[in-house]
Amino acid sequence: MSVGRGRLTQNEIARMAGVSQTTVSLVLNGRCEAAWRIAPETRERVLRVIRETGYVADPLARRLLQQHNQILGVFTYESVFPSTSVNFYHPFLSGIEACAESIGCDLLLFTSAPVSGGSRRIFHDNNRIRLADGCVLLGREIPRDELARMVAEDMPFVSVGRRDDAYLPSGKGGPVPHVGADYAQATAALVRRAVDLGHRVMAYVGAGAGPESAIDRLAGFTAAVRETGVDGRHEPADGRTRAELLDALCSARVTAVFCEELVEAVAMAEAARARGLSVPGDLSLLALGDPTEQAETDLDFTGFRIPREDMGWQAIEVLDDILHGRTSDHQRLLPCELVEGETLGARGPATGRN
Amino acid sequence: MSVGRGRLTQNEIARMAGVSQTTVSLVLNGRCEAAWRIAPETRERVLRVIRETGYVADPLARRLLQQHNQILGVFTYESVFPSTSVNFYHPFLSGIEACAESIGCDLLLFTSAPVSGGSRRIFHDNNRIRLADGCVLLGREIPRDELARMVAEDMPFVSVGRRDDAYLPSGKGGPVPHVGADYAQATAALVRRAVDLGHRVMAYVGAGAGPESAIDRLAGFTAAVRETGVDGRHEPADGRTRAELLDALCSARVTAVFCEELVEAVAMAEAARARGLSVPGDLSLLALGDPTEQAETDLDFTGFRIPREDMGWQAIEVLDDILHGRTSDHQRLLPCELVEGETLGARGPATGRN
DNA sequence: CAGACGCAGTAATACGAATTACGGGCTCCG
DNA sequence: CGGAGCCCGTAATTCGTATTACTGCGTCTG
Repeated sequence: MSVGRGRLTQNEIARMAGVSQTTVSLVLNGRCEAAWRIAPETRERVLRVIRETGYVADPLARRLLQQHNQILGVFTYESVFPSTSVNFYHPFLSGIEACAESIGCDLLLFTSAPVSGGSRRIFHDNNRIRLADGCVLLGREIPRDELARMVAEDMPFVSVGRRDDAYLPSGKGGPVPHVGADYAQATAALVRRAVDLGHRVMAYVGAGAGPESAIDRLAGFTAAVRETGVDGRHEPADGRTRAELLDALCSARVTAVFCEELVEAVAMAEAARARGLSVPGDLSLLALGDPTEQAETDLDFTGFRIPREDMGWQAIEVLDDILHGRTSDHQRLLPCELVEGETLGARGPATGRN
Repeated sequence: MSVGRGRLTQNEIARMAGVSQTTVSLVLNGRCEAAWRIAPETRERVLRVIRETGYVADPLARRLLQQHNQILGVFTYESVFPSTSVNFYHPFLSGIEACAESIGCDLLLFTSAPVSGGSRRIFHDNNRIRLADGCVLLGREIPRDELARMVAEDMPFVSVGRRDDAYLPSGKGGPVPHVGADYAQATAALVRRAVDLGHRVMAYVGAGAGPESAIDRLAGFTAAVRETGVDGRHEPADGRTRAELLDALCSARVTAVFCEELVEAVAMAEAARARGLSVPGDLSLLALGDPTEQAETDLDFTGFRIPREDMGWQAIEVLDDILHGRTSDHQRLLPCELVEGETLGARGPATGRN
């Protein structure tokens, strides 16, 4: 019945029941005010035909008029189900799915978006975002202009992960609704913990730039370092071998290294081991967040966990709020859970508060 | 632009460009035969307005006429992204997503289907399957009547996992398109392997009934046992404690146990250990397929791996064939990869061929 | 010079369901 | 007995796009 002319339509049902299409529509979803106008006998006749044929209304035609169809889009700037490695996005989707189910919505995964210039784009010709009532955006980095355009065009959406305000060249745009992880707080908490354990010279290894998540980590590091009055340096880790980087850190007497990515932490541990340094005996290593790429290691890194599932859930909550015009907080930062690993050790005599 | 009256429509574009809606439509997607009718100058004018406004055609209205919209549905009879445990479905989705991306289709996850009587149902009032051009069905067990109805209604679909033919009480229905794992062959291969290693008395533990996957495993077991002429019994494992079951197996001198589920195998290993039996020294254990539920174990079970990702990919391939009227094989069984674990040991003097 | 034909575009219609406006038949009341 | 009011339902319209049929105008041809 789905393809071709043989489709089962309301008109068809009407013909079978000997009534008009309007009547069928009313019987199906007329609210009390309108439905009581149909005689019970007619109503039964229509319902019987519907039961017999198993007719269900075409969601498309319905949406065309109603402007909403209980479908939420999910746009990912990377592959949602990568075959390689542990999947960073899976927990987000888990939360998204659970919440969508709880509010009775279907999920549309935009897998068709073509990859251009390394990343996908929402706004390509023939895109289908408008099929959804609103959508959720996933990705480490999302082009600013796309976000701005979403805001400017009043397309209901929520970003998973904090995003800065976005504006188009024309000046249109504004704040971006998001549900993010509070990287700054989590990183700062780790710094304070290291200080408590006696560390006085520490370094942040990683770009600390680009995606908001990286910026926030570095910001949290910088703030906490200033607050506690210890020495904290930023090592971009670009264009140098890991050994060179380690050289620099050692000669600066750094005792705790905060790695932006888990892979970075793993590589540092490897380099330290190669040089005969023990972790955390000689050097403490901290990993700022869950692994985004596969990394082979048997070390249990100290760091924090991103509340990915909860972020997914709340993103849908916010989206639902937006769609229903509820003005709750549309920018949320969720606390991360600190992970007491084995790569952060005590340092020097002072183990008490700074 | 998405909600409310301010929507950008072809009519709007037409007004701005000073032409008719028809012209806009023709410029946008008139194929050569029709498009050459538009003067280049007019065409440019329309295109400019489209570029400036960023207009994209509403996929809904388009689909209403064209009968297809590059959306494939995914219906799961269990939660797709369960928060607990390893996710059995994840690899299927991985393959599905990859193939969908390769053919330029979006994926619609029917998360809104209400759970009634323990499992979801496709055909509930207000379902949205019809929004998709076709769909993929996932689940260990899928109600026969739902399958039959899909067939009867000519709704293009493919089941992931082998399915028997399905008929409605009315007699409508027929063969069910599917891409399954060849459980029978894989199980038979394991039996032959055990025979090669000297085993002469073996047992199949599990229902061996219900879902096709269970039926096929038992069928493969039974066939291989008959073929090789060894002793093979079926232990349904219901209503008995694991210890009682082990008693029965021991007194029957069973040396190799084929477990339908990994959890079952883990439990058996536990029971054997409790009784002082070594695996595989005293008893060989085989797990027939990947874990569908979380199971804590450090044993590396002998068994086979289901080509889940490939199944997902090929399911979409078949669906695409169906949608385009290509009559390839719509029922496929994919071979499983044998896993050389550590729970199948040699038995007795004869290690050569039977 | 009438009719055929090409050009460049438009009016009309269809898709399937929801909604608004209307209409025929009946009863009740003044 | 005429019209107000109700009952039960239908015709018409709407959503946004694609397609088909058509139209006015100029040009070419027999």
